[in-house]
Amino acid sequence: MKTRLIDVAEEAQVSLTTASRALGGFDDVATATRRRVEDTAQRLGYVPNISAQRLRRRRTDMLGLILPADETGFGEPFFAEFLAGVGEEASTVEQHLLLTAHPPGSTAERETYLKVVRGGWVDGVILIRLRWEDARVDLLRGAGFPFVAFGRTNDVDGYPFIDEDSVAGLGILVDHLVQLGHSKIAFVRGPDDITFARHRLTGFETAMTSHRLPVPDRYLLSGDLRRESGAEAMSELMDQTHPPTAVIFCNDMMALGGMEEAVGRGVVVGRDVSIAGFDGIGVGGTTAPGLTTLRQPIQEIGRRLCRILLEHIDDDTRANRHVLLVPEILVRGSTGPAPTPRRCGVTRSVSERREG
Amino acid sequence: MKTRLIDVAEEAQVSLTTASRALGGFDDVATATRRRVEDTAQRLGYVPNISAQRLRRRRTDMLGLILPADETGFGEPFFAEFLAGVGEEASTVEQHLLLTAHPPGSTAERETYLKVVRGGWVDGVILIRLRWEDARVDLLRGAGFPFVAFGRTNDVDGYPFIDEDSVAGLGILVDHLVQLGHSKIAFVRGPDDITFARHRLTGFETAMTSHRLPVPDRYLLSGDLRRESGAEAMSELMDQTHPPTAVIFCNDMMALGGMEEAVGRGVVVGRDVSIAGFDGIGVGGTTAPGLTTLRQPIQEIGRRLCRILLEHIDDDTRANRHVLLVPEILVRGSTGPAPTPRRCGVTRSVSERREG
DNA sequence: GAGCCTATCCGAAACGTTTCGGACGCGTCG
DNA sequence: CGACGCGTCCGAAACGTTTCGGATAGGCTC
Repeated sequence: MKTRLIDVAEEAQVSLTTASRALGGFDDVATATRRRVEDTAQRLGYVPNISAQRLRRRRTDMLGLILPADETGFGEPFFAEFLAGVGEEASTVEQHLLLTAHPPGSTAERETYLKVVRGGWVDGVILIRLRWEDARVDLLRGAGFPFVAFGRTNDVDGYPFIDEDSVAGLGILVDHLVQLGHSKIAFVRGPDDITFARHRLTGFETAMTSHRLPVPDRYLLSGDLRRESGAEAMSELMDQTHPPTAVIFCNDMMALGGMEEAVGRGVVVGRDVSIAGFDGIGVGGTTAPGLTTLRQPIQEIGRRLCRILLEHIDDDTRANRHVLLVPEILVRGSTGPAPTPRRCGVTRSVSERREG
Repeated sequence: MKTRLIDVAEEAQVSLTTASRALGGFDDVATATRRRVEDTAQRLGYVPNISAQRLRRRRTDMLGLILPADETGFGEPFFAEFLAGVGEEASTVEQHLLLTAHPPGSTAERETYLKVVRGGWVDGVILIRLRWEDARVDLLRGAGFPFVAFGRTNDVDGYPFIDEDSVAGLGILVDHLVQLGHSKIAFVRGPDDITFARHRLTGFETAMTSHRLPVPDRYLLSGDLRRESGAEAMSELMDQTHPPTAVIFCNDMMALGGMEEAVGRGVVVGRDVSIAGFDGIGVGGTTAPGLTTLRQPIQEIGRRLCRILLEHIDDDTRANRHVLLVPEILVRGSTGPAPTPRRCGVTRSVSERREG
């Protein structure tokens, strides 16, 4: 069977207490004794039972990460990259991750949160893809349970978060397109209950008005952040009699779908139409042409959130740490000069451009 | 503070035992009593403390998944998709995942396995990317600890696994290329200690000899399975005086790197040179042209492995379940007819092909 | 030699469950 | 009427740690 501490103690001829304290590194045990205990522990292959340790210490060294599941689950590149960051940081500080996925807003999601929090499953929780009004935040904040968020709710008091400054980001992106000569710019927004989707829409509208550019209703479509939905929106835009010359998608996944749709129709992305996204997920750099996007350092954010959470667990006074990052624009082949009016429409499908 | 079972018991005027048995669904408690206990539990928001439960039940309802970490960690599409499958299945049967990543073969990896197994962290372990001689398998098998594997070692006795039939797969792929008229086919192999890399090489060699096609040494390169390494191999191949007309990569990631390299040199993939991979990761369908590959249902394998592991935990006699899947070929734009000899080399960069 | 201090050790309680082995009361049967 | 069975209930031990509050022994000071 598995070796228990008492086995080590008996073998080393000391009491249970002394064995525990010897291995725990306390200074009230003689050096010779400590060495003897350590040796036998080693020899017997002793590893403390973690459930007992946790029960007694009232600390699990586990962090909870409950993903909003769609079909793809953890497979979505955005989550995968985030996970990579959190996981890496966690493992360097001897913490572990508890992963689950549930449909956003479902009762299953709520129940998992209850279990995880009240059942002492984890010491803290990391929230991701925050909603404008987010029951998870209310629940955790109400219970006084330590958590951090990637993104924010409408009322940001009492919990630490990191978020990107979407408004600033879209300003940068619109500037870029305007400089390239675009004025007919469409925007594919995300679901209104997701905070960043709201902010990105606001950012787009603000930027457009500051350039005194109109945004006709037909240039403002809605998607659900998934790839297919981006393709549909693109299709709808291109079917219009006066299609836009540039399309900004609320996130990269939709933008990739949009590119696919355009390419499928024989349109040359970056020349006939410009496309841009938001997030900077890895695959965006590997398509042809590459996707122009606003990069947020997803992995790095994961790492930082993990660190903040741990500090927050040990010291719950540091609750109001809010970090807002300005995303960096990544200009790649998918955006280019606006086509001159007489040359518009799809003619030849020969491309001379190549991504730099 | 958190409500404990004893709080519920006192509130409901029963003993601790009865409260426990009422909530546990035993039939030796009167219906009225049971209802009373359930109600108060509900009202007090009682959730059992999981560490205590685990300690007592000697069961954690947790499965361990220790990934071979490189820089990208969980971010690698192959792992991400696999994770999605395992995670989904686990959550439908109320199991949870313990995730960590360690460099393959490192002492950190070994120590984590020891802790996880001897410290009772999880009930079973899922292994992935098996090595030809795999210390993890020896350790787990030696300890009699339940585990399943995606892939296999040289000696497959005493543990359940699912693996793809790489030899058959490469047969299919080589047939496909031969039918397209290719005879100068190169292969970029993976590290020799990884089992599937061995099998895929064997499969390639067998298929080539059965078609009586030679495989000169210069057409046999090595990579480390990562994207960049695929690009390097491709570059080396294309610099040869008599470059191959088709290149098979040991996995999709390297194939994607190879495609990038080719495209970057102005070569039209699928016309000037054919490229194929192995795995069928999602992104392979989104490049232009799409990557021809051998698809293994990664997510589905994740789900199945999870199920097998759970059965194996409850009943350790079912240890020798070996599943071998024949991968399915996904023909996309990256493979096409072999260029005719006189037309060879790179001339125009205009492409008329498009992925169907 | 009494008093005190330090270094080293240990007994027992606690963490919050589950579960074994009964106990109790009441009706039924021979 | 005693034995037995059945439906309910409960006390106490156990799971494997950590830690509080001493206990013991030896050395030092006065």
